[in-house]
Amino acid sequence: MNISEFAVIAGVSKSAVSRYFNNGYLSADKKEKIEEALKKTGYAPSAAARTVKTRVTKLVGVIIPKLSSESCSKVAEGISDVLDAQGYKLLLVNTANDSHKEIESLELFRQNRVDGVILLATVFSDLHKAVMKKMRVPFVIVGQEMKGFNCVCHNDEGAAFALTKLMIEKGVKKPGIIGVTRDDAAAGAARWNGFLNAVAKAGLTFNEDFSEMSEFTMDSGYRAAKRLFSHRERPDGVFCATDTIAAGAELYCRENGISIPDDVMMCAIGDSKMGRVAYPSLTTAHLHYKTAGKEAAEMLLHAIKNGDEIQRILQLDFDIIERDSTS
Amino acid sequence: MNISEFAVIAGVSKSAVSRYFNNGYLSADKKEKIEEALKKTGYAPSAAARTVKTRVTKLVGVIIPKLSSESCSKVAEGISDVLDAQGYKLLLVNTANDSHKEIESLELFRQNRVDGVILLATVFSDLHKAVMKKMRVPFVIVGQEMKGFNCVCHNDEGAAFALTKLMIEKGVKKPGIIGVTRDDAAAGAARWNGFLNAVAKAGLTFNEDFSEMSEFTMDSGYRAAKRLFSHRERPDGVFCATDTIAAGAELYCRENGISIPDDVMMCAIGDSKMGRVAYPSLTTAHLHYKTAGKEAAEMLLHAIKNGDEIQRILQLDFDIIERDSTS
DNA sequence: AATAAATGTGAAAACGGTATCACATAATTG
DNA sequence: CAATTATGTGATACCGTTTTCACATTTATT
Repeated sequence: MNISEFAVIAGVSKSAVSRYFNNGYLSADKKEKIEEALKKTGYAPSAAARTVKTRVTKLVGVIIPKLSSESCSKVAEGISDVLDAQGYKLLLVNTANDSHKEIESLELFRQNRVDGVILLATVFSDLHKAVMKKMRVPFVIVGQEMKGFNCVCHNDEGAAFALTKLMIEKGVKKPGIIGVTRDDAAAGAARWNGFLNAVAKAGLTFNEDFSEMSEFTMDSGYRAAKRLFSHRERPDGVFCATDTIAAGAELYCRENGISIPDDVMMCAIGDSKMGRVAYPSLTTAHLHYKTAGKEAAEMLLHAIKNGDEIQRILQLDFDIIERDSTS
Repeated sequence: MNISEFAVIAGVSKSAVSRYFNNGYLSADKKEKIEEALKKTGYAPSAAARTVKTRVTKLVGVIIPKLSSESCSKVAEGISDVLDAQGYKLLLVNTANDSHKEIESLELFRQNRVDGVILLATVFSDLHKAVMKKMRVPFVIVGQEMKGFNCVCHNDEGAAFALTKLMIEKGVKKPGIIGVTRDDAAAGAARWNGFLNAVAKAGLTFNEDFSEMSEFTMDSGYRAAKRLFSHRERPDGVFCATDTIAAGAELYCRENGISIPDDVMMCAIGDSKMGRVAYPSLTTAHLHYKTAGKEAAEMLLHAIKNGDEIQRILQLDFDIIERDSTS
């Protein structure tokens, strides 16, 4: 059913119907007629047709690498909260870190005339940037800093530094790390830097044997711990890039009689639920994921409304949560 | 820029441009011209305008109660995986279990002419059903059974029954439960029933003192455990409605010298990451959340394609994962 | 070579709304 | 009371696409 058919049924002109849905001038008489017909027919105006004429979509595209991850889903929730409180709709795509799919999604967003785009920590290629520049809508990137774009990010380096410093103050002399690829600007590069800086600043030398690479899973963390503790000399404190990795590492230690924190201290970043129930409970850095999502959405809305070209960067704080894994 | 302007720039007719994007007859010559102009201008056709004419949106509405929950986000990921592999877009709304917001979202979906809707376990009112019936698109409900609608659900009752039976077989004589409100058909009512049936079938009598209500959080689980263990007589085995609740309960036990599984066994449903790292590691039932999402999406696509009216119900299996909390 | 079939083409009419316009009536002002 | 302003009204052009149509070419078939 379209507006003309409906207007006939309601016994008014289509102009009147249009006005009814757009708060224009309308007599009480017609308003009533329309409401009655609405109940009878269940007519709902087509958003697409409205968009063609008005050019407004109230649509925001959101690209998420992995919806099922605790951190991503929190950010997504934050985004959703503020966006749909403001009447914006979310076109969401879960890209599984597939670069090709990300580009495709941007193309999709363009066709759908989204008012803006929010991107969660992805690995950016030049192609990404080119496509993004071509789209004439505001962008906000969550989780990493990038020149020329609005960003909301965490203080990854600071958190890694603080945690490592904490362990050293607690007596760690041979600090180790289970990190992730530096291709990941935030969880990788920044956290590595924070760790290494803290070690250097404390005047300790870093033993290459005390570092391992891991994926973002518990199993991978478990295996990395296995490799880490297979050398003759062992670290007495391990910083892990993420809680999940640390959980895997703790599991390995528990199964192999390595006592935490007595033989080795352990800490990580993320403050996932796991960290609290793990045994021993995990010292971690809380990053404000949901807040990041909210702030990103606010930033985007601001850019949409004011159409400004200036780039904004917001770095969120972290909180260190000391638990049993660092005694 | 619209198709007419672009056609002029490319030096072809607008019909040709339209054909280019829709695989119609088109000479190589014009195809080339268009591709060239495309590179230059970055023109992208308007999805809204296309929709007005063709009436196809390739849009699916998804209502999620709590994106940041582990189970919901897994379901959402499953949905997203199959839907966008088929070229469907996701209009997602996080309703925070706000009934009013759910109705509003359905209205939104109608205006946007979504091809179908997937709903995650919400508490359904008559208003919900009325609005849903009015929409002439297929629905799939995930997480609970409801008459007249396609459903993908878990065997909540079976899982609760199996876990309780397991504890009893391991020697539990005084089974207890920390459950959630029966308003929640799946996590509430069904799991209560499974527990109670298993107790009855084993010929045990259920002591009212051994049951507590909890919210879906760790803290609430912690407090429920506190109440549960404050009575003179204590249960020697506790079934928790969710892993999160169990994690809170385990925490309480650990802090108060109640040994698991020696003093009391514990188990729950969900197989969250937490359960594996908790101490002692938690016996749990794995529900196939991601699969549920995928199946729901498949079911929806099927209904969209075949326009069938028959109602389908798919109940997914569960797997019992025995860990240390039941020794 | 004549005909039939396949392929390619642009003009123009939809699609379902909104915005502008010219105009009518009612309420307010000087 | 006339002049102004506020309020309400329906016809109509327009938004950016696709689709149909009538027609023009080329290729394949007799």
